[in-house]
Amino acid sequence: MEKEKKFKPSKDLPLGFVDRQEKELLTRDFIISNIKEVMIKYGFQYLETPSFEYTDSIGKFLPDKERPDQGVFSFKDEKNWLSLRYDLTAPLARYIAKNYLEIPKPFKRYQLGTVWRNEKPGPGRFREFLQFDADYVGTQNLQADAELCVLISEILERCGLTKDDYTVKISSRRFTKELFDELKIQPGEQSAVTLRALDKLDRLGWEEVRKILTKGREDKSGDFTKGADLNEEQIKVLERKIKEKKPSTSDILEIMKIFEAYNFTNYQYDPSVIRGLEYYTGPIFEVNLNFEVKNSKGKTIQFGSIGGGGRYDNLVNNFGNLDCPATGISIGLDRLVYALMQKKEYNIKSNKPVVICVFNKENIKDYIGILKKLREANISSEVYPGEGNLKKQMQYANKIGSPAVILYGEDEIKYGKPTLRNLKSGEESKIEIENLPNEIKKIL
RNA sequence: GCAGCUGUAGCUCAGUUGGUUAGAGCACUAGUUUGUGGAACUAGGGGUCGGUGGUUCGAGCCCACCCAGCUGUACCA
Repeated sequence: MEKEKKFKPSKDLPLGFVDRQEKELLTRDFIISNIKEVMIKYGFQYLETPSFEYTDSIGKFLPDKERPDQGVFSFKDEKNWLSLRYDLTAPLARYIAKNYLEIPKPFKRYQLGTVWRNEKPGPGRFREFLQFDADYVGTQNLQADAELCVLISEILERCGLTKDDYTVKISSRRFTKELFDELKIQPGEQSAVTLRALDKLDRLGWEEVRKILTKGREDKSGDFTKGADLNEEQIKVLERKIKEKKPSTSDILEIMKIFEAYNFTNYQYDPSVIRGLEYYTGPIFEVNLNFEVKNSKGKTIQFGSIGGGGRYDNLVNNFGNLDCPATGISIGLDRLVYALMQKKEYNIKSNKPVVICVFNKENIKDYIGILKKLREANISSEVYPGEGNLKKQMQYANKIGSPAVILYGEDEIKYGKPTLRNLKSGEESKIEIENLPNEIKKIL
């Protein structure tokens, strides 16, 4: 008989998607609990919006409106294009526009949610990831911007980072706008290329950036990036101003004054911080980690920022004639988790069950009796859920990281005293059933 | 998108100038031990050699095209 070719489904995950293990999830939970506490303390409302939105509602800034699956995951139902959200800001703007009359002004909300981007993943960057956003809507008061920076710091420090571990960089879109006007850099393409070039300053250095500002730059692989065609005079002024670390715009000066009132010092003014080009209108922030992060192969990677944000006074206005200034900040949680797991070991309790071994199914009542006692005492426990001999059960307990097993076979049942085996030390002792919870707690 | 590199077992990889039935370590399963895990030993399962076509008596190895992944770069709300 001929062997039939069987269809085998792939075990691989789609590019950019990952399975997440318990250790990572518990670290993430820890961060999230810190976030929630801080947000409550700062008086923010908790909000959730759906994963999908109409592409039109959040697609104002998509690269190609005719092909909404570039960059985002989209599909068309009977009538409309729908997209998985690619951030939490665009849905917020939609929410504000929809509920404008009801919400308090100003409106402060925070949100935790998965977002998706249909683009090439990189080290520590995936196509599905968890974001945290905090936003102030309906106020031009720069205290909002300042407080976002303060609040992010408090979250990071609660998570165990010190002031040396991170820096909040601030800058203002107003600075580049005024400077570009002065230098007669054309709005549109030339201005965009110049901004993107300046954004690469910390990674490439001035000499490389300078190439992009003139004719263009060829990278190691031979790829060519078109330049901004600035003249020498423009570049000279640009270099001087961008390296000047003293703020000149009034918004930054005011924010710094507010920082002082908060006694917040862990920030840095850096005019080369650019962020996205599309919607920021005023102050912008970026949160950077200052310690080394390694990839799975132990190689140090350029980690970049773990979050950022800024003022976007016109975004809500796109939905209609709503004058609704806003400012917000977001953190890429998975990246923060990844970095934090390397930074230090958290005392994250991951309680593995005590395993009650089964010698004879006839005695199941005894096993479940012990199980109920342990669970009443809030001890994670289980009667061995599989089938097999004692050796197999021990191997199982060892593999799941169980702290102890309970052996209750013929010999023990005769005297009503189970054997408790500590799996870390290998020690065994016979214990009265009533005392089991207490003895086990000593091991945990 | 562009460029360079790489695709052999679940994972990490070896595979001679093209030559029988494609190997190792780890992992997995079973046993040595039917009441004892982490160690050792023994045995076993697991592969369309990324795909298609070509050259050849013969291809994991050579050629062409395709696909996928990695790295850099571009875009990034």
